[in-house]
Amino acid sequence: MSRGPELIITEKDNAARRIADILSGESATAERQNDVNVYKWGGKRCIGLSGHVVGVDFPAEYNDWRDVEPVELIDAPVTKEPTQEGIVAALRKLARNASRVVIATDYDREGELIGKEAYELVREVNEDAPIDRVRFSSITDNEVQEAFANPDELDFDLAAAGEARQVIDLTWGAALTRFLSLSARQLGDDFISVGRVQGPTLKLIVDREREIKAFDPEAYWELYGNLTKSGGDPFEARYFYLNDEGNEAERVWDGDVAEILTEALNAAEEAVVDDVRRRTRTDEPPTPFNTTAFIRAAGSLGYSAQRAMSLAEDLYTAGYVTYPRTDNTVYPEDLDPRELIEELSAASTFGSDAKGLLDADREIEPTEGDKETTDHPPIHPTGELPSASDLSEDEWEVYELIVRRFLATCAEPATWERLRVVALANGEASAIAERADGLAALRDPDEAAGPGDLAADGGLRLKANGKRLLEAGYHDVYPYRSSDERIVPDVEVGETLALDDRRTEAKETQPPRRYGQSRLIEEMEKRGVGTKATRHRTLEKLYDRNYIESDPPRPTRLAEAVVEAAEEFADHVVSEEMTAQLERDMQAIAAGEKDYDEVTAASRELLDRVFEDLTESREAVGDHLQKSLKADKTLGPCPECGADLLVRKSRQGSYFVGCDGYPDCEYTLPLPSTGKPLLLDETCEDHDLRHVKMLAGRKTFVHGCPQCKADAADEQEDEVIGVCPECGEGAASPRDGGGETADAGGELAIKRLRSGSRLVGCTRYPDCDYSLPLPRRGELEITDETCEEHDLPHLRVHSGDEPWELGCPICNYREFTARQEGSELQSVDGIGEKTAEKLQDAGVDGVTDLKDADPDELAADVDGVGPDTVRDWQANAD
DNA sequence: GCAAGGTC
Repeated sequence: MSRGPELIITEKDNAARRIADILSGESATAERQNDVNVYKWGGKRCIGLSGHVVGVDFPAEYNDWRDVEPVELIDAPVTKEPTQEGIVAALRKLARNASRVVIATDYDREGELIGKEAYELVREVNEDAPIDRVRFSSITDNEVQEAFANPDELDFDLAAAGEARQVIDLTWGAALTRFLSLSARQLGDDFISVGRVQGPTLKLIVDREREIKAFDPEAYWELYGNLTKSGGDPFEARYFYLNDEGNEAERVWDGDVAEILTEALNAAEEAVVDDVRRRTRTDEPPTPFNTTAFIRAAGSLGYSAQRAMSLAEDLYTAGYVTYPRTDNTVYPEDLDPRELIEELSAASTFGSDAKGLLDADREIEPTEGDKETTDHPPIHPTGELPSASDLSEDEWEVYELIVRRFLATCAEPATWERLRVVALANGEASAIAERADGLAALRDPDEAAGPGDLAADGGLRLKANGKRLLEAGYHDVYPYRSSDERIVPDVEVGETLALDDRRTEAKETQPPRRYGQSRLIEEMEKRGVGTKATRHRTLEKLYDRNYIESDPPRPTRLAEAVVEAAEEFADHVVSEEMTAQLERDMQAIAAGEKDYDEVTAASRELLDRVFEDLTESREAVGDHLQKSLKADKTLGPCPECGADLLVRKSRQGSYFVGCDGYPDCEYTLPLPSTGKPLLLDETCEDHDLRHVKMLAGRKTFVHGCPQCKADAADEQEDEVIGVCPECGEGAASPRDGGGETADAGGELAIKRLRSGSRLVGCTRYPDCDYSLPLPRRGELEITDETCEEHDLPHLRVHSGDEPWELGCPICNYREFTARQEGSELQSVDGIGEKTAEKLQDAGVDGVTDLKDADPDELAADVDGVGPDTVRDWQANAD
């Protein structure tokens, strides 16, 4: 029996460190082994994995897509190989002489599987050491001590449930993905994928798009007026009637009726209050953040799901917030909210709001959501306070959101007072309404829900709903939810109010809206599709695969074709039922009612049947996919040969427009060099080509019709504004290594390129490629002012409301690069805006310069910075 | 190169 150390294995480094701290009383020390932290104290070692360190795949002989029929993958063997070599090697080394092993991975199904993977790796090198499993629902002193005092065994059934999922996902995903890709001859980077999670997610988006396309708008009218109590402010009131079912309705569906009602409303100058109703409503504080709720809240601050998660992960790694991937919406018992609020109250920004919660003399009882899980707590601040300069602007905004959400969950409800006033306008209206009533009945005798009761005896009904915040409650600490009031004054029944600003608005019913990213993630969660850690990544994947574009995402033709093909032949893979079925099977395996073999065999049989139909229709499916792929790239007719103009990618990776008739027709048009082209539905009237938008993150812009852009550039003469500093008269030196000499007579001119971009460049291009960038938009004015240093005119740009001064194009470019270098420096941990400026003053232009600098020399040049700080930056810059 | 699930 080996007397070596005891080995504890966790799911991630962070958990390893905290568990080591707890069990060692903070005496553990960290050591690096194969780039992995190993925590060490007494006779113990603790190592953190990185989730799964082995992955399932097919044996190498199945790798060639062309050689292997996709159908063969269904019954192909599935192997498990290390994917994280360094961690696996470190684990083996530690396990070899361990006297005992404790698996302390997350307390959920995937954690059990990761634990089993570790178990198998340990057993490969150590057959004897006992292997225990500990489970705890949060990493705190009590829970961890308790769990380690009462070790359990690994649950192999639960792990087998996870393995069944892995194999089913792999066989369905790989076989169908290869089939679709091969049938459409898409074998490069642009293969056509499907899977258990991306399938139903894509169908959700495509189905909504179908609803939108099928939508038939209907016209209706709404009537409004402003009411005023004498001496008060006007408030808006809206006309309503009672429909056939006796319910209040605001939309008038008949134009003639709307006209008669408008006439009646316009004839009225006052309205008499008929009814006043007042009630108070409590507005409960929000529940704790799980991943989905967090993504949604960050979404309303303008962050994409992917960006929000990436920021939260940074904050987690830095120790400021808890683990961001969680389904849990109930704080664990060991969280003492009062203590955490006290810690937060030391912060400058939200500290006083936190204090406010403590001052109120009451028990603090945080809200609870519906879901309670055992792996991680809801996302909340740790109490470790960053200073604003430790974080980027975005990180800070997200951090503050998480802090304020926590504070809000500990705050009191808000109370609102609702006031509803109904007033009657134009006592004559009932007679008029009778006319309208008859008219509507005449027009639409079959309509089940007719116009009903258009006016009361006293006149047309107008209603106003006011709300006033009586107790702000949680709104004081959580400004992300609207606490706007709508003021309706106190009025009494019988009181006469002035009526003016009467108006009738013609409207149309709107198609359902596209799902936004956070809404999609909510829908996925609701349907049980994907997990807290993968839902946002699935959306990212759909973008990558050219299935969706823009935000809110809309499906491409390819996506529609993939969903159509799947619906016809493999409905299971685009239906949420596949996940539901799998979930039931996994539960049965975990409960010992079914086994792994039984479940995976049944799934393979189902996939076999799918392939029977699919193989017969291979050509038709491929054809349809190819047509859709082409439609996504088609702009319109080629002006030279009439074939389709398509977006193409050059060998260098840049996009351009080329003719489908190539090589017979060589017609091309350039596209801007920044971003990825997106074809809009809007077409150019002159050239019948779809407009192009260039997607480039924040720099996204609409390029428009590429033919128009090219024509405009051809028509525009270059405008000379000075002498080329590189090859013009009096230029200082020959060009570097070019062999050409200066003073070749080059001049600088404002040019417009066929790709739509604008620049100041040398007239000797391409012999001299000196150039300076100019903004894409706005009219350029050449002013009388001259730059003394460069002898060039100052430029002014007219775009938007206010013209702005670009100044000398050389000076402008110099400032621009300085800013770029500054922001590059700021990307290094520990360097803020001010420090970046100081470094630039000391001649450090960007991160490369910083890394090359001698720490002592640089420290001497920069105030208040020592050589060690410089070394820290250099380390951080790697 | 395929999936989905961990983690960074």
